[in-house]
Amino acid sequence: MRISELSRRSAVPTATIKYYLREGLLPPGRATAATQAEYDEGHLRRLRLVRALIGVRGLSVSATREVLGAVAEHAGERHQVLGLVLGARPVDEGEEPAPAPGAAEVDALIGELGWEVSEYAPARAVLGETLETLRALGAGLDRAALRGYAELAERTAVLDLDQIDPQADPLEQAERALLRTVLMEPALLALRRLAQENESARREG
Amino acid sequence: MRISELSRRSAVPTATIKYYLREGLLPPGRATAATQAEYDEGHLRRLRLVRALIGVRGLSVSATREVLGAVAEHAGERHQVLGLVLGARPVDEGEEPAPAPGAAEVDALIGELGWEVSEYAPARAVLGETLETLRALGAGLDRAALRGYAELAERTAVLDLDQIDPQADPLEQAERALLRTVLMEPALLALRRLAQENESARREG
DNA sequence: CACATTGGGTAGTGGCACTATCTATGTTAG
DNA sequence: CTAACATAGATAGTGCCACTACCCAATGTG
Repeated sequence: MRISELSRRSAVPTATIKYYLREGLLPPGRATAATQAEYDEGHLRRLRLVRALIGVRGLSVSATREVLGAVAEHAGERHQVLGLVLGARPVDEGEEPAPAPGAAEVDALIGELGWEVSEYAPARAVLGETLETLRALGAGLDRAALRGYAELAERTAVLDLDQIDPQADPLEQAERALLRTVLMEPALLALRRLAQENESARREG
Repeated sequence: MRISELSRRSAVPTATIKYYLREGLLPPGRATAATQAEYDEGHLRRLRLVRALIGVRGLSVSATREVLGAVAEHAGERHQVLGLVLGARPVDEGEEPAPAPGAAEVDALIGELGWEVSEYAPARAVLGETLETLRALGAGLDRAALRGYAELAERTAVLDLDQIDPQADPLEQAERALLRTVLMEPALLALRRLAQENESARREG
């Protein structure tokens, strides 16, 4: 198909598709002439994925590019790469773990739970900074509460990985895993808000 | 204290503080003259809260204003307002529930779990849209999985509400609850990513 | 009384995600 | 075969957002 059909079927303006092509969110079509290129179903699927990551999850264009790049790079390998990539740039080789605030607490938690996670996982820093900010504002968590949250996260992750179908084309599988990991985030937060409202109502009587 | 001290103690430029004042994120100081106003510890606390919501959680200025407004409005009442406010504008009076996609599935889930949540909770729409998008992209969840996530959300909410101290000044308590609800979100997502990586490693060998 | 500071207002900045337009080329219906 | 239309690729422009810089008149301060 040509760009106009891609645009029609995805409801994304051609100008925006061209922008995504320039930004590397979408691989170029197969050029058939100087001013003509051919796109396939894979492009359509990818385009819808990009739109969902940007529109539903709210990722920036550059974050989307990085996530997609990491997925492509590790499509055949273990999918844990998904956990490594989100919410932060990948660590450059040889880069120091950075003087992360709150790292000690995070290390202690991970050790206590016996989790096996990379020393360089960006989520470590995100977690450390957030806990640190909470503490600075006088709303810090005690160890037990933090552990409780971590255990629930563990069970959520079990559900997440149960969703993955080990059959299926590696790239497609990686994209689906990405969808279920990243796009589920707004859904999980929404569930928590609903559950909070319910729990609050329950406690009030 | 005057604005320069507020700026120094919060590490926020005075120009930005003025901007927040104009935007209504910070209440005006007590004017002592035409070109002089007095700020107190409450302003400092509020300013730090605003910075955390914007910087750590990534809320927009207008979303921050709405959240803070809702908190102030319902400070004395039940705190479930927190669950009502996040991630979307408050519903105007008389506004229709909107032709929300995926609402049926959300209604079914909430009914099945026996949750008691407002018909107008924005989180309903967020959840519905996200599930719908996932389905449209071929990564929809089955009922059982969704229920599993919801039950974990329920237990997370229990932990959340356990953190709230029923003593304490209502406004301060509301602000702390806000911190623990909104600022915890990046931390929860980071925990999930770490847990995914761990679980993935566990399953691989 | 000289001088830095402040409140309040207005205008400018840089980044981001598009969006519009232009040109040279291709395709296609009549 | 040609007129009408579509396309790739490039460049420039738009609108929004979160600041940021500047200006002024009015203080407060040594």
